[in-house]
Amino acid sequence: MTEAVDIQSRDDIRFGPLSESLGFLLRLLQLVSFQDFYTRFADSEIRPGEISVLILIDENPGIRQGVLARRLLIKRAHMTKMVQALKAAELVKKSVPEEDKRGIELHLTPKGKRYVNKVKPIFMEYEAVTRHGLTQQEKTELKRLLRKSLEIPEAGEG
Amino acid sequence: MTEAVDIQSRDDIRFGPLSESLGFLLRLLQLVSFQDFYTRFADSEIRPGEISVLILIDENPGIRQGVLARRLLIKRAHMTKMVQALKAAELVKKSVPEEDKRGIELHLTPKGKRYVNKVKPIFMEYEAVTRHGLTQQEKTELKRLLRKSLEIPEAGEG
DNA sequence: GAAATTTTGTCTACTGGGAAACAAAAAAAG
DNA sequence: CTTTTTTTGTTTCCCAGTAGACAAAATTTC
Repeated sequence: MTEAVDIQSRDDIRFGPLSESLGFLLRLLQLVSFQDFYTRFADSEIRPGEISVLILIDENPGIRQGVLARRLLIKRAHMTKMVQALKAAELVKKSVPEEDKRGIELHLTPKGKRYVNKVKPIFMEYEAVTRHGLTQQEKTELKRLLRKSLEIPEAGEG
Repeated sequence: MTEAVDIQSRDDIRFGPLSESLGFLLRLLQLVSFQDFYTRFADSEIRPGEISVLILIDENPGIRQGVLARRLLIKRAHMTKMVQALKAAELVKKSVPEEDKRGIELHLTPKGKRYVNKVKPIFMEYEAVTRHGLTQQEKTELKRLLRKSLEIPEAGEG
């Protein structure tokens, strides 16, 4: 039997002002969310960041890796490593555009496309929070508020 | 002039299904929040996790460090390091309770108390999100939803 | 057009945090 | 009571992600 991941063994603690700190609450729920992710993808080797990158390349073929890094708020140095890994796994291919030879454009390989199509539904499904008592309506509202503060538009009708 | 931290240089990108992924949105806003934190505490050496720990010890004098780790969703190994650092900084003192000599109880030192009182208001004020267009009402609702999914009660009236 | 500045990706450290193994104490099982 | 199992904190090792310096290409300034 694998160890049960019981999130809170009722240790009864006073959060005090932290229960009013947006940053604290965000961090904590984000950790819960990651735990949930790793539970769901337990056997797989994939990481949340990699899935995001793959999905974004799928949605934006030829996107530059620096742009990706900026929008995902990760450092260029790290994006270099991720792309190298994804390329080594033959999920992504790099190409240098003629009009700006500094940049590197990214595309999914056929294998990458197949992989994204397989993993995306599982990824979209991992919703951490319903487990802990938000109604469907509240979950929708939560996502709306997060999108709004991130200035991310709703669905895909660009 | 210090480098401007402009979060999104309008690179216009399609988020596709990610705009409906709670985990993705949480991660992203959490990163924004951390960036905001480090801007606000730029000169200081403090980390968000350390402030949280200090505030929780202040609210729960004598709390065991394992309990703290469980509730903050960080590993015991890491908590050990944090507590050692806080002790080295003379902000926290450790003591072994008679009734269970495995455990370690934590208290703030006078210096620790002074420090928390100084830093707490700055910490509570860093609210990342209002910058990006949530109304006060929406921010309150966002916090309520985060608390609810984390099963954290409202204010302090234990 | 030449020289200075900025942008982009990469590399080499370095750090925060986790995994796994361990020892001491407590609790549970017999 | 003795033996096994669990809990707690620690240590060692490892990996994801960052900071900072760099080179090549592009852009700006003169």
